[in-house]
Amino acid sequence: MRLSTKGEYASRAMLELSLHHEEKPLHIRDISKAQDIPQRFLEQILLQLKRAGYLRSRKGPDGGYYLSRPPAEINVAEVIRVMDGPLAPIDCVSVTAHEVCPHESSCGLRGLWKEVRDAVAQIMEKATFEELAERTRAARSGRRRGS
Amino acid sequence: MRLSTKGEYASRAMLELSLHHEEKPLHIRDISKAQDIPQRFLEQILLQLKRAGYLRSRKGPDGGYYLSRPPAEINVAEVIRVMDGPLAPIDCVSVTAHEVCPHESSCGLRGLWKEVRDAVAQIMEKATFEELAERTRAARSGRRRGS
DNA sequence: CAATAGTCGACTAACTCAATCGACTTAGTG
DNA sequence: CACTAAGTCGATTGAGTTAGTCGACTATTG
Ligand code: FES
Ligand code: FES
Repeated sequence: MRLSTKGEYASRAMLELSLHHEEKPLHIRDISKAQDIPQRFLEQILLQLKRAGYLRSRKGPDGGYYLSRPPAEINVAEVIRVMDGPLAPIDCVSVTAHEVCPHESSCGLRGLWKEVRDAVAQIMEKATFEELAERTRAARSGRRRGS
Repeated sequence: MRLSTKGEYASRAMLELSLHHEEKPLHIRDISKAQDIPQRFLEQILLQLKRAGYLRSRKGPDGGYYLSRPPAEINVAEVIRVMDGPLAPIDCVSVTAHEVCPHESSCGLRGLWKEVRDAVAQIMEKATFEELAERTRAARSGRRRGS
């Protein structure tokens, strides 16, 4: 039940971009440093997110990436799906594949996998980057106060 | 967020064994046929489950595998953990690993991953093989009636 | 035009996964 | 006791995926 590094990096990058939303575009190098992601790899990831319509970019000096929609309108599930494909733990409960299992119609496990998929989807869909950014900011200032 | 084939096969095999609990030991060949799992691969899986204490086996003719505890006392989470390791989608929320992420203490994502892990764990832990076998039997007889 | 920054496709090394094999051990049958 | 049916175990393979790299290119700014 692991999430790929790509999915993780993508989420972290999107979070970073959300934190700086409405400022100047952020360039790859800075995201890479802030989140400790290999720059060349991050490049690919951002490109993929751009193609999927979540990011826009500007070339040249002072260029960089920025969100194409406000963070409140983007949730984690979408991002993960772009990077890793369907959230379903197994093909027989995926919307795009299934029909692989032998006794599919009478298999007691199928309902369980479905539950898992739905739970995961529900949690990730309700998590917007707006909210995550907010939580992050709160944690940072709380920490500063606390220490 | 995929489950490995090994995890899937292991669950299916355990389900099959639960369906025939209290009968003669089931041999690998039969499980393999019933669930359409490559026999040689299944061998490894059963062995691993045996080492983890969920199965016992008897050699010789009329040998085979059987559950070491009643199906009601085994849940899916345990089995998956044996085959695939921790359920956590990412290391920073796993009990046995973590501390990889850069701003772990102030990262808004961490809470989310935790939610996911807990949800998945909860669903899989409450699913015992007793119940799954029951559902399977119900589906089979229901189907027979229905068609 | 020089410098900076994103774009794109190809590439690779490492690793994991699914599966296979061969040789061995144990248990029951006659 | 020999034979045979079954599980045991470690090693190995081949395919595929993943994480990460590279080089050449294009667009923008000053
Ligand atoms: S139907 Fe897919 S595991 Fe049973
Ligand atoms: S702490 Fe692990 S993703 Fe942020």
